[in-house]
This record gives sequence, C-alpha cells and structure tokens, in this order.
Amino acid sequence: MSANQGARTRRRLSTEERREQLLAVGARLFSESPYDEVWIEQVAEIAGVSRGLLYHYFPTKRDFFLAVVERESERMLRMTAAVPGVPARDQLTASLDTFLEYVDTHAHGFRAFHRADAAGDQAVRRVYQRALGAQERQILAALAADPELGPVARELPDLKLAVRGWLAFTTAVCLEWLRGSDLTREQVRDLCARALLGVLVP
Amino acid sequence: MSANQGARTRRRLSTEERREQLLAVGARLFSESPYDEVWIEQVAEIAGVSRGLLYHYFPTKRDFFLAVVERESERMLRMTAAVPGVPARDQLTASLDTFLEYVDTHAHGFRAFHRADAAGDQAVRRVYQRALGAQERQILAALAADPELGPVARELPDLKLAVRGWLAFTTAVCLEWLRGSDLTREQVRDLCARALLGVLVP
DNA sequence: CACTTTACTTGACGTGGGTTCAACAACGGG
DNA sequence: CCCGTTGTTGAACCCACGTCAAGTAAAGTG
Repeated sequence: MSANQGARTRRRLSTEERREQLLAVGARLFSESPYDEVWIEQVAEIAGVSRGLLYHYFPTKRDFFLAVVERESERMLRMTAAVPGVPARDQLTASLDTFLEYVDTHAHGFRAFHRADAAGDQAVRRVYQRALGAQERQILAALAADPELGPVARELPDLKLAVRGWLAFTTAVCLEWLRGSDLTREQVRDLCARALLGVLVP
Repeated sequence: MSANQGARTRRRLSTEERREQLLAVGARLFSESPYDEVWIEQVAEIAGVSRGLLYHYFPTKRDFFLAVVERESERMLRMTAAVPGVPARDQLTASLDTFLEYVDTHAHGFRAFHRADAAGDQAVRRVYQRALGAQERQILAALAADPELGPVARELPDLKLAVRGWLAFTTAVCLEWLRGSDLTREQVRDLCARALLGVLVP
C-alpha cells in the first residue's frame, strides 16, 4: 500500500539525503501537476515516509515548493555557469548546448522551476526572479565582453528587456521540446541562437 | 462590512450580467495573486454576493478560473483579429499596436490569462493552448500570404515552434512592461517586431 | 552489548477554505 | 394580487493543511 514496502524495515537517512530525496519527489510532482493539486500526503507516500516528517523538514507546503524552486534554480545556475573568455558567437552555441543538456537531464526540475513564474507567491517569485536575473546578467556580461556584438548591443535602448524576452523565448521552446515535439537538440539550439542574434543584429 | 452595503436592498441581476461581473472580479484578483491565494469568499465579497452564488454560476473554483481564462482568451482573439490583405511587414506593426492596445486596456485579464500557463490544470491548459494555437495560426497565415516573408519563412525547419517562441517573447516583454518599466508603447512594439523579423530573416 | 542520539512514526486534533443544499425572496406573467 | 420561476442566501459538511506530544527504532559510541 505505502510506497516503502520494498524495504520491509524502515530506513534511516542522513538529514541531507532525506531532504534531497523529498525535494526530488517534489520536483517530479510539481512538474506534473499545478501547485494545489500536489498533496503533501502524496509526496510523503511516494518518498516512503510519514506526513509528519515532511513538516519536520519544511514548515509549510509553500516552503516546500519554494525549496524545490530554489534547489532547481541553484542547479541550473551551477550547471550553466559561463565559461569565460570565449568569443560570444561560439560561446552562445556552447552555452546553449550546456543549457539544453541541463534541461534534458533535469526535465522535472526545469518544469517545476518554471511553475514558480505564475503559480508562486511573493517569496517564490522573488527566488524565481533572482535566478532569471542572474542568467540575464551572465548573458549581458558575455555580450558586453564580445568585440563584435558588444558595440551593436550597446545601441539597443532596452537591452535588458530584449534579453529577458529571449529567455522567455528559449524557455517556451524548451518546454515545448520536452513535451515531445520530435526535434533534435541541434534544431532547438540553432533556433534559439538565431533568435538571440536576430534581436541584437538587425 | 460586506461589499454591497452601498445598496441596502439586494440587487438582482440577469444571469448574463451577474456572470460577467463575477468574471471581471475574478480577472482582477487572479491577475494580482496566484491561484491558490484567491479565495472564493473574497470574490463573492467584492462582487457583493454570497459565496453560494458563485457556486451557482461555476461548479468549482477551477471552473471559475477556467471561465476567466476562457473569457479573456476570447476577448484577446476578438480584439486582435487579423486585418486581411496587408503586406506582412506593415501588418506586423499594426497588429502589434492592436495587441498592445489590448494588453494596456485589459491588463488584468491579460495577466490572469497567462497565469493559466503554469497554474492551470489539464482543462485550463487546454483552453490556454487553444488560444495560443489560434494566435499562432493567425500569424502563420499572415506570414505565408506575404510575398517577401513567405518564401523565407517556409525554409525554417520548425516555423511553428519559432512563432510559439516569439509569442512567449512578446508575452514576457508585455508583462514586464505592465509591471511598470518605463517604456513607451513604441519601444515595446519595435522590440517585438524586431524579434520576429530577426528569427525569420537571418 | 548496553547506551545515547536522533531520525522517524503515530494518531489525534484544530483551522480554514472549498463545496453542497434546502430554504428564501425578488421579479415577471397571469 | 397571487404565484411560479429563478436569482440568491446561510449554514452545515468535507477535506487537506498544519500542530503536537509521545513514542519507536536505526545508526553511532563506548
């Protein structure tokens, strides 16, 4: 009946391991269903623990969701940290490859993370926006450092907004990609690269 | 205490009027707070009716949210219906003007509508995706009909995905615009136009 | 093998927002 | 003016969230 019947006896994990496990289950569920259709009890059952334990690790359901979003934003930023000192045009392709690698291997987390955009309260949105802001700055820095694109980009009256829009473009394309449209990773990568260059270089 | 104390006696509206009023209140609230932070009771109080009446018009809270999203998607499609027979480059500017006019005058509805993306269940998402699909087809048709852009667009391996991505771009920029970034409507319009042409024409 | 520590369970309970339903009252036709 | 229709109410019900105290058992420690 409960999910931990595989191990007849109760298993005892370290605080870190357990926390990690719960967040992983949360990422999966929040990637599949909207916030209010995910029950704390369901999370506990799948994790093979009692409901009480979840409240031991996370004070409220919102805190749990926030922790899932935060964890995934950190993972994303970590996995896509900029490799410095490369010309932007090549770096763009490489960065997108890295990013798509992340999206592909952590599809659940990626989807759960982007639920924070429209389903989150103020605290959740703050974490979400902070992560997007970091990505934004990373891209802006790479653009500014490039001898070819730097001058062009500086002429745009609202470069920041353009980059934010492009992030939305990329996110939407990736979510659609994950939903099972039969595209190769290269097609997605090229489409996104083309989009960014298109906005910057007319 | 309750919101209808202005009119001492209870007012009885026609089914259509009441429904419309409730949906308008819903659009405002759902534009300001995530789904689960909007209370049915709050909607009823603002509308000056009892909680029970809401459940007379809409079976569940989800159905209510769905109706809000549906109403706004219809309005959006109606207000931005394509003016046929114009060259795409000019039509793009004109269409974006129309669209931004809609976004500006119905900011609440627009925001509420886009909450469906991440906060909706299956039924809500279906309505949401149907509206996006209609917008998509509208754009694709306009592109295909244009003598200049048509041939270029046909060469893209995944034109539909590109358009969908661009819609996400435009949406993100508009939402940021509404949030109070000090941009003129012309700047937003030009940025979005530039983005679409940039993806299509390399 | 005791013994300590602490991850973890159990079950009962309060709270609050979603949902239901029988009764009420405002309007329109006769 | 009465009466049927129907917009509307108020209170009760349900259920997931969240709390808590007391206890159980798995790992480390001597």
